[in-house]
Parts: sequence; C-alpha cells; structure tokens
Amino acid sequence: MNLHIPCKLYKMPVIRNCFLTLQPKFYEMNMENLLQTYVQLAVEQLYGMIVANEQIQIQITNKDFEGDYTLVVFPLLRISRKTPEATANDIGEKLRYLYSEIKSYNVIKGFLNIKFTSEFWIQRLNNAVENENFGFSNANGKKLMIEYSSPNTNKPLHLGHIRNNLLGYTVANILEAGGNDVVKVNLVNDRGIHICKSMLAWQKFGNGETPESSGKKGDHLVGEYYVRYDREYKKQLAEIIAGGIDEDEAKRKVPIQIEVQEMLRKWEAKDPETIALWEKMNSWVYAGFDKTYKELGVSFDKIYYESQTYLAGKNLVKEGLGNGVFFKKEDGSVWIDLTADGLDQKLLLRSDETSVYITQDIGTARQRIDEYNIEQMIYVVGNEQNYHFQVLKLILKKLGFAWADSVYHLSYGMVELPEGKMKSREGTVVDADDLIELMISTARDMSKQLGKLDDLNAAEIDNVCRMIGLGALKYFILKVDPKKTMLFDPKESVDFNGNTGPFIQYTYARINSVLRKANEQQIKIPQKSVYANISEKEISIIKLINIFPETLALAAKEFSPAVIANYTYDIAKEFNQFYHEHQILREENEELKLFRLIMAKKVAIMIKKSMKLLGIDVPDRM
RNA sequence: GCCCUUGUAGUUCAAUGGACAGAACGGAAGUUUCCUAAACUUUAAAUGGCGGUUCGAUUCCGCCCGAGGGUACCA
Repeated sequence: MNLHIPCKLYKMPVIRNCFLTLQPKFYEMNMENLLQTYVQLAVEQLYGMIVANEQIQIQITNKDFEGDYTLVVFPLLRISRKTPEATANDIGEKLRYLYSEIKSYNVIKGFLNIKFTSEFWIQRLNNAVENENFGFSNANGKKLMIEYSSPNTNKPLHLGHIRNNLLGYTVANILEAGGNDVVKVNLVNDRGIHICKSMLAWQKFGNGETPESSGKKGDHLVGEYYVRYDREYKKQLAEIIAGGIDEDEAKRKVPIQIEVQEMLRKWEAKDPETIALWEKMNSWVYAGFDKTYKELGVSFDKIYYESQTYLAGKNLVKEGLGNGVFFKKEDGSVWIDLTADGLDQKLLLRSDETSVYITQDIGTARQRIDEYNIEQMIYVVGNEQNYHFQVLKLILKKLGFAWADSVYHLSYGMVELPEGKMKSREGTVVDADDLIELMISTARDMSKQLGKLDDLNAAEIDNVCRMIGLGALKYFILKVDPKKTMLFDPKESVDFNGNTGPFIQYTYARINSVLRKANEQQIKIPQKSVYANISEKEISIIKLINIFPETLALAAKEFSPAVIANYTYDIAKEFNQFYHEHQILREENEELKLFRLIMAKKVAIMIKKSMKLLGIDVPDRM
C-alpha cells in the first residue's frame, strides 16, 4: 500500500478558503500525511526550515482533550528555539491561518490539539463513500506464497489447527487486499510412522470398519485407531515389563512397534497391499478434512503431499555435501555445522539415509520457488518451531539461494485451555468439528430464546445461526495478537455479548434493519452528504471510517488479523453508542437524516468488508 | 545448562516512546410507550521487582523473579 505523498507537495500553493474545492487530492491522503504536509509548510513559513516527515509526530487526540489530531511538538523545539507551549501556539495559529478546514486548536504542554471543521469531515466521508475500494490497494504485481494448515493424516483437526487455518486464510486475505497476488498452499504430512500406526491398528482391530459402515467422519475414524494403537502399545509394554525386563530393553521389544516399523519399511518399498491400505485410509481422512475446511471457510490454491516431496530434499543435501556446506559423520549421518552462527549442529539425513523433517522442507521450498515465481514465502507454523525455521532459512542461505531471505516464519502462539496445554495423549484436545458444532448450536439456542428469527424458515434460521456460531469462534481466536499464546475458555467463547463476533454482526444487522426501513419509505440515499452541522459522535465515526486504509496497511505489515478485528469492534461500538444517542429515520431535518443514512450505510459496508477479511459473514438479520 | 518468547484490573484481551494505561467478561447500580436490549449508561478495579537511557517508558536496555517453548537421528 502506497501511503507516501509526493515529496514536493508541501510547496503547492494553498489559497485560503478555497481548499475544499481546489485540491480534492488531499482527501485521498491519510490524516498523518496530510497533517505532516500542513505542518511542514507552517514550520517553513514560521522558522524558515523544512522538517522531515519523521520529525512531525501526528497522533489521534486523546479522548479527554478537545481536538481531532495532535501534533507532538517536542521534536520541533530544536528548530523553533522556543518553549513547547510557544512553539505549539505558533504552529497552531499558522495552521489556522493557512488552512480553512482547521477550525480551532488548543495547546496543552507540548501537545498541539487540532480540530477540523464539520465540512472537512463530511468531505472525508464523501470521499470514502465515493471510493468503492476504499482502503484496498490495486494489484502491485507482487506474488507471495503462504503455507498453512499442514495437518497430519492420522487424526482429526483440533483447536490448534483452527488458529492456524484462520490465521493463514485471513492473512492471505489481508495481503491480497494490499494488492499482492497470494498463493495459498497446504502441505499435508501424509507419510511416516505415525500414519502407519493408525493403519496397523485398523488392520488388526478394525474388522473392516469404514466411514460408511460406522457413520463416522473419516478423520475421526482414523484418529480412533491412532489412539487404539497407543493403547495397545502401552498394554504390551506393561506386559513385557511385568515379565521382569527393564524398561529401556522392553521398549525395543514391543511386538506392535516392531510390526509398525515393518509396515513403514513396506510402505517405503511400495508394497502394493500397504500402499492400497494407506491410500484408502488417507482418502477417508481427506474427505473429513475437506468438510472441516469447508465449515471453517478456508481454502487452498494448491495442496502438496509430503509423500510426493520428501525425496526432493535429499538431492539438495547431496549437492550440499559436494560443495562442503554439509558434512558426513562416521555412521553415515549428514549434518550442518551452524555453531559459527550461534546455533548447533543440525541433522539432515539419518545414518540409514532416511530424511528428517527439515530435509523435506528444504526440498519443498526449492520446488515452490521454481514452480511459482514468488517473491516471498510465508509459513504459518506455531512458535514451537521457531528454531526449525531459523535453521531452515540459514541452510537455504548457505546453499546459495538468493530467495532465502524472503522466507518468513509467521510464528503464532499456542492455544491453551483453562486446565493447561492441550495434550492429545491425555485426551485434553478440543476437536475442531465438535467445537464448531457447539458454537452453532449455542447460536441456535440463543436465537430461539431471543425469538428474533421466528418468522424465518428453517433453512434461513440455520444459515444465520451458522454465521453467528462461526463468527463467534473465528472472532474469538482472531482478535488476539497472533504472536501471543492465547487461552481458550469454552465457557467464555459461547458468550455472545461484549467484544465478540456476534456483537459486530448484530451492529451490522441493526444498520441493515434501518436501511431496509428507509427503503420501504422510498428514501433514496444519495452518494454525497451536504449537511454540515454534525455532532461529535458522528465525527468520531467518520474518523474511524477514515483510518481504515492505514489500519489495513498495518494489519498487512504485521501479518495480524487482530488489528482488523479490533478496528471492527471499535467502529461497531462507536456506532451503537451513536445509535442510542441519535435518531436516524425519525430525524426531522431532512439533510441530517440523509447524512446519517449515508454514514450508517458506510459503517455497514466497512463492517462487512472488515469481517470478510476475517472470513466472517454478516447476517442481514439476527 | 544454553537459546527464544512472554509477564497489563479478579479473568480474557488493547495501547507507532507521548497527555489521566483502553475494552470486554465477571462485580455493583440503572436504561425498552422510541429505527433490533446479542444494545446502551454509571461505578469500583491493573503495567511482576530493582536500576538505566529519555523532556517523557507498559513500550527501548541491564539484572532479578515468574510462565511457556526449543535444544543433534520426532514432526
């Protein structure tokens, strides 16, 4: 997003009282740049010096003070050679003289609070209304790839995956809004010993059970056999230990483990029967995943399978061995020494020449860069793998790939439960499908209780409750800064009051109701508002609409949907306050009524667009 | 041990180095003859500790204390 202004703009002649009509381009600037331009000219005229934009600190005026935007004058004292108060007064007076849209100013300590006229704010609103893509950037030709989800095919998705999926999908949306061409990819971990575990358990104990025969969702069914394997393993291990063999020794002798290792060997040897079983069970899992992805509303442009890419890294390792980037130990294992970079030695190939996690990541990274012409590769992966990605990036660099610097690990925090970390072995995971179902049914109960949807048909009610339930879930997760570990309290998540998705959806539905009634009354809402005498609350709302472009740019820069979530909450909250204080359709002054309708409509549009970025739909009624 | 992240009301989350640290839930008290009360209003309540840099520190730096994660053949 280009927020820069032409560097010579401050030299443009500004004719007092003609600003509004003469220089419409200024309304496309964000407030910070606009004020910087203004202050630059004021300072130049006052003190004969041009200050750099970075020296001109503009911020939104605190609620407790009178004003819209505030200039912090401390950095300018060197130029003015006056006290903070005197400098602020000089600049304030000059600004008011130069720019008719500046209504008043006041000075408190080193802060110059500037207040704009209502006309100015209405012009800002008109500008935002006029621009349908307000805040969104035109295509910039930059191609990015983002990898997220990355599930294992031995168990269903859980709460942790939900955070990952929502982050990946929404960050992709946000980057697209910034004008980038984003390729969304999923890397499915479909091979390995853990996959064989559920396969073996199914073979031994499954009696041919299928998703069809049992009515179970495929990924859940396979997950059950993964758990079943673990139970059997523990049972057999306990028996051996009970037979008088010490634990370490016993662990190597567990029959089912020996069987599962044999199965992996067969898989790698492409034994037809094993491959067939593997394909069958994986297809069950994929059908299950697809359903969950669909419910969550996430999608991918391309899916990579580890079974098809895990060999690619090996060739790169061989190349690296050839040119001395890697080295081989006596037992045949291949390593890289990163101690000079402050890290450890890292394994790349086991002594039996099988590849490890990082080996295949090296391979897939290369493959993707070759396949797509991307400028940046973003991995949405939990922060427990920070070290892994640090190493990956370094290795790619040492292998001489120029694009290594563009590898970015979008590291997010774990999701914890009130009772602590989720542990699949202890059965404390929150299943994704169960959670989605719980949210939707809670929405259904609430709606029934409130009785607002009573005149809708069953399909319509279902549709709305789905939006609300999923909106609650998605917002609950996305409003937290991705970097931070978050706590998921199921009790709190089904509360649809306060800072929640349904609160925002409700605000949208409320505005929609007003607009519907306006339509019934044959009121035509114009594009431009002319009314000028608006209230402080209305100006606050316009100010919020007005900062959407900067907010979106910040979200993209920080890879943070939370920025959008908090923004959307702010605007909904502000509107609800306005709604209680003022009338819209019953307002007698016709121009004021139209202004309020224009503003309300724009707020609804902003809410809808922001929520869309978060992957959340908004209902017309609720 | 070493490395990384983190510590804000009772709880869950906010705050480009700026003014008296914002919300929500929970607590207390209110608002529906009025466009949707899933709303709104009022109220009590917090920067782990000690230093440093700065006109100004929740934010940057150092140490201490607490929490989480990683750490060579798991992914």
